[in-house]
Amino acid sequence: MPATLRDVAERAAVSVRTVSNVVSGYEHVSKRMRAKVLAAIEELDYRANPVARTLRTGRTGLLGLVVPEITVPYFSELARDVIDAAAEYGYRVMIDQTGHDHDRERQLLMGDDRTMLFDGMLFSPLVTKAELLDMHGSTKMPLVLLGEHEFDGRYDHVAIDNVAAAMDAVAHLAEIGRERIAAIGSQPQEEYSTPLQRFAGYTKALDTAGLVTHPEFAITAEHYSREAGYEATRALLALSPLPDAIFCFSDLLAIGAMRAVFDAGLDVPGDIAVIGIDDVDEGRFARPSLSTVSLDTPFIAREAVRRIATRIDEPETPAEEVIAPHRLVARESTVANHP
Amino acid sequence: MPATLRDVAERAAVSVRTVSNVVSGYEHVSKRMRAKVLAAIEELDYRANPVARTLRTGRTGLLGLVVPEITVPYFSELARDVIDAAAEYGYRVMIDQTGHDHDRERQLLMGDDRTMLFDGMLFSPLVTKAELLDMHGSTKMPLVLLGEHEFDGRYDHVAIDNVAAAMDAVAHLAEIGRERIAAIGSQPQEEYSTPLQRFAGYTKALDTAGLVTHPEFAITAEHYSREAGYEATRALLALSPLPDAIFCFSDLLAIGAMRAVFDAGLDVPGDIAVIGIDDVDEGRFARPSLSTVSLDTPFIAREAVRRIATRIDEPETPAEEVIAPHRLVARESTVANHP
DNA sequence: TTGTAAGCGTTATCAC
DNA sequence: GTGATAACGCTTACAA
Repeated sequence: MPATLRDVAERAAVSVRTVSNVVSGYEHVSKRMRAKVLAAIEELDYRANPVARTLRTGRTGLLGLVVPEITVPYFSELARDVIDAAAEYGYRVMIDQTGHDHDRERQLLMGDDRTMLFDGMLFSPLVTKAELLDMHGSTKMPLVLLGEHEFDGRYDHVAIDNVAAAMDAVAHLAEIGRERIAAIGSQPQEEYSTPLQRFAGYTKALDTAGLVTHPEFAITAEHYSREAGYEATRALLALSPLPDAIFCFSDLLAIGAMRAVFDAGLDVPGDIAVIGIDDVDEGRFARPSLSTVSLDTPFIAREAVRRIATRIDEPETPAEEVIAPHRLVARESTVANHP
Repeated sequence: MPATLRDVAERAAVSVRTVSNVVSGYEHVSKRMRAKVLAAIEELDYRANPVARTLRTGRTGLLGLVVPEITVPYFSELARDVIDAAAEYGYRVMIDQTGHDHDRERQLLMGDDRTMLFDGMLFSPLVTKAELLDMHGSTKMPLVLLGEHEFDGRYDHVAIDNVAAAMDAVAHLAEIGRERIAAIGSQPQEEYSTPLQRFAGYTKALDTAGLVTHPEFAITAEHYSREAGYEATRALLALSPLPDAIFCFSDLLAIGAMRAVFDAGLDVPGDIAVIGIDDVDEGRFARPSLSTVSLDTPFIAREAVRRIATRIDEPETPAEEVIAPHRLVARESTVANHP
């Protein structure tokens, strides 16, 4: 049995109030008392019970981070940054995987009893529809949306300018002289905003560059996985004429795409240039190294935690949208022998 | 303000006891009562407060998973499997990153007030020394060790046969005719058991194959990262004669190693074969695809959760060691044009 | 089968 | 500055 506040109080011959004061760093405690209490704590190896504290204060000190899959490098890197940022505000992070499961997302959003553990939630859905957000309404759980959706003013939102990011990627492909630019990553059922926005950026950039849009060059991908990128690219490689560049809506798709190009006996970027979005570590060591649009995940994490922390303290703060910076990173998969 | 059990009881005109019975699925509740309670719950949008429940029952339903870095694919894949396995036992998982920080590992192990949230801990340290474990003694926190350390009988332990895994990898290199086999991944200060065991397997396999041991072919790596693999390989490439194969103690090291070989204008596996350990997704899509020793992380996760769950329920269960299976996976990085 | 009440370990409100 | 004591919301003897 772990020692309780009571045990310590008894041992030190003081009241629980005084012990609590010492433990929680209350200012006005006499030196003598503090010393006695500290000694008793030491002797009994006392550790405060965070659950009891939570029940009393109403704060768990826990943030929920909801992502589709923790094994997707973008999300594990985001998780790392969120964990680090949260620690600075005294919060710990629980990671929930939805596994692309709508019901799971809905449950979490609507606040089942598990959700009640969190002081606030950071929600980074791959595939959440706007309607889902309506369901969150009844809950009072502070919520920050990550990298998704158009801002509708109801929730804090740390976003990426997906249209601009996609445009930068495609503009880069056009600049290096590519004319038949394919795109991988639209969703089979066109409902989610990230792929929609990235697709919009794609067509817009083609327009700007004065390039023709080939509808057959737009390939869908259900998940943003290496496998999906591979399969989508195989479909592209069956076309004639072939594309001379592929814009993938994520780095993982691009990794799979490159592999498919090589397996077909073609070269990247010689025959087909490939670019992704995310800038995950894996891309830097790929062969060829992967050109991409770098998203500033430390920034996203920092802003998200800052927003959720203030919202927890002041629930009436008006919702805000923060746009995270992005920048093109040209590597070997678009520029051969790039330094 | 969220509704409480009391509110529901009042609304349904029954006692809290009855409401609690309904909520916790107690058998003996009359149909009428149950219906009334359920209606009230619905109307008030009641959700049980897990914190209060926890304070009463002494169970948080939380497992702590301690890993060095969640962004290392092996650990994110392990985390995914642990989260899934834990869900089947009704547990949720909090991930703690130690970031290779000894103090952090010690704190977690000794049980600061944060640790007390967990019903049990799954500890997968990259770099924990045996002495650290002694410090855990005073805590009563159930603990399962993952993939590390020699079994000392004090703690449950889901391990890998590191010696055998390393031997399999090196034996494979010998079988394909390599004779100057280097190894990357010993720790600068030789204290941790995983690298020691893998190194032991390396030398043992060289012996078995009748190959000479070149001391300069054993390169240390502080972290098991792509960067460390790259740097270590650059050191190898400065030697003469060059090695004709590299055994890396992790897939990430191997990814970095392959890149370094290519940057030096050499070929994998033509000039130098490369093999890793872990079998992370990234390796399958690398170019060439990475030969490796596959560790059965779903098995590890399942066993670990099973052990911790029984230990939580029956603290006096004797500690057990489970060895997870591994198997060699030969891909293109050792066998060119492998199917 | 259901109601009453005690208590989990902490913090916070009141006195003194 | 410190000591009693009442919550926080739930589960569970013990009674009825």
